[in-house]
Amino acid sequence: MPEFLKDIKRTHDCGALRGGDVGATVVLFGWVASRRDHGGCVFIDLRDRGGITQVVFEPQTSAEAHALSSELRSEFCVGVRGVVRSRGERKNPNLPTGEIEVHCTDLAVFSRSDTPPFEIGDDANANESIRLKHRALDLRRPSLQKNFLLRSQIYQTARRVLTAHKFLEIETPFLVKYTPGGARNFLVPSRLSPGQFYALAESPQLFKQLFMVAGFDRYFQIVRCFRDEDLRQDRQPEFTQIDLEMSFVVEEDVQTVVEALIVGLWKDVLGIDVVTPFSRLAYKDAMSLYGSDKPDLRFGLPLCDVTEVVRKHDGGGVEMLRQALSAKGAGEAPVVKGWRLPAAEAAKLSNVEIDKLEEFVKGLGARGLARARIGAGGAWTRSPMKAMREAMRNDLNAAAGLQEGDVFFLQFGAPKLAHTVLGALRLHVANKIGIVPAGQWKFAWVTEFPLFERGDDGKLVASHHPFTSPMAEDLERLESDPASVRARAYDLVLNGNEIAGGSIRIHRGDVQSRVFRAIGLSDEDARQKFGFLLDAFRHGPPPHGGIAAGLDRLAMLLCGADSLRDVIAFPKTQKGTDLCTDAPSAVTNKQLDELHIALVGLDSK
RNA sequence: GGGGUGGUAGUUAAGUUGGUUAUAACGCCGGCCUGUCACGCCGGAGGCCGCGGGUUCAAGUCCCGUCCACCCCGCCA
Repeated sequence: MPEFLKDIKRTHDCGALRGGDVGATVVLFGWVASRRDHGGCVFIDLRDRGGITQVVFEPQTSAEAHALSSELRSEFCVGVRGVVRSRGERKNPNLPTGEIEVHCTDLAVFSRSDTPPFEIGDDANANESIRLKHRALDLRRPSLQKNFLLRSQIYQTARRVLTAHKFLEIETPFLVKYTPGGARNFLVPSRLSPGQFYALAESPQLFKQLFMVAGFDRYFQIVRCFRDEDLRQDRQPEFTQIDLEMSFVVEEDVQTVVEALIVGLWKDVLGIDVVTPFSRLAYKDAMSLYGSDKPDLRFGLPLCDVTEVVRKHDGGGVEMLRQALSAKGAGEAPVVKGWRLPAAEAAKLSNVEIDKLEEFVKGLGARGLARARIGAGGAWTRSPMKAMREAMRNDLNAAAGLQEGDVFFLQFGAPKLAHTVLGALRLHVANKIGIVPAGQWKFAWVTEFPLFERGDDGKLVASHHPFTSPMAEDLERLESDPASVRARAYDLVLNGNEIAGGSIRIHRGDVQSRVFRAIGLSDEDARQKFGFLLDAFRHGPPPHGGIAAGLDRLAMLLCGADSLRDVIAFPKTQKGTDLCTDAPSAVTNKQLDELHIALVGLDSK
């Protein structure tokens, strides 16, 4: 008596059979996706990762299999042997296997299933927390299976392209020395060194620079990174990067490799030919035009700067504008930014909807949303700035190119907030009125980032990281005007998402010292924190640079997924918990004692 | 740290100015059915209305607190 698995081996997956297979005896393994019991004749849809095949049980084919089939329920795991038959006129055009069906001669029930907590089909829209709790079942859904098949292809393509470019794949530690600054680290207590901690690596940054000193010349790694920061739709506490570093290069060399990687991915995964080189956009232009350092370039509608117009008219009779520009603070000079929504698009927004946008921007931290609909002769209607003198209004109309029917939005004050608000408004409105074209891939390099930014205390901190090289032409201002110094850093942006970021590093000791000094890091401090890197750099470090691409975000975009959680097998919730395994969890006092850790300051419940 | 949305049957949702026994669809269970593929027909079971307090004659509904999930700002060198 032949047995399933041992003697009866799988011959096809459930997506493989076609009309040409009619007459063949086949063996399929999979799960019952649905059952249609007609009494004398039972149909099941059998599902595995390859697809779905209809299996038919009839007494005349096998009385035994037919009898057993009435016990089948959703998600039973079964094996089927049978004969492929044509469905003739009754074919199902919705299935790739719809031309055929398998008439079952032998049925094995490998395991039964409780009633699933949610339906497994793609159209099922169960609450995400329930899906995450039963993640193995959730991952059975064809749409998620497709995502992970695609993600697997990303690994293969990345390795193929980078290996072809002479990169070595080398691993770096996860348990690393804690380095302050930047993202919060997860800490791991050391049992063997009581009271001391490792950090989980937030990136392999320093190690890959050591690889360059070592002379590996080109390194890459598909590597997990850990950051203990608040989560977003496109941010998980552990995530995967395609990380690389190259010696003897300038910006374009790194960018060219990444472009080749992107070309390979889009070709292999989507069959799409991406055109290179990608366009370049300076950071200050990205911020000024789109209010974002990761602009969505699939549509236009840029912001405009009307600071000088308002300054010329000293507020033009609008007190809040005058005050906004006269405010003095430690931060950057205040600005007045506008966003023109042309009449054709503005017509899609009712006055009520425009009023509602004020609530939207207040949620982003704006005080309000100054706005106007442009009427005949350039008049501003429905505007809270009724006091505006006509002279300034006319200048604003000219500066922003305003025409009848347009809607004009204004933000003023600190540039960072004004840009955040108008940049977000631009995206929000574009999505709302449906002008973001689907199926477009707008890649761009954002370059010339500032080397430093102001921390909360007004002190300078490195924007990228303190090993990022300043631009040569700005080097002379490192001491006199550090805030104006630009970095040799670059981000790759796609449709409003940052998908990679990197820089050319500092390889000269004198420049490194000057950068440390600019951020208030003494030689001793630097030695304490990064001594191992600085030591290595005393022995002939090559000029080098690199980049890291967010593999999860790439997968999300390539899959067309809405969330990182749909391309990560076991993602964390927004609070960083894993609903499937219930991590994190409490540990015993014995475990804590061994690590010399005491818990304090917790509310006892 | 801040703002917002949501939580009602296994699942997805409805539930009016607070007022009889909390609805529906899908799923589930039983029966019938040999061409379904969202199978169909008949019958049935299934509820801590997230949790805790309060107001009230009366709370799914109003108030306060809290937990969880999601979206955003801050944060993410």
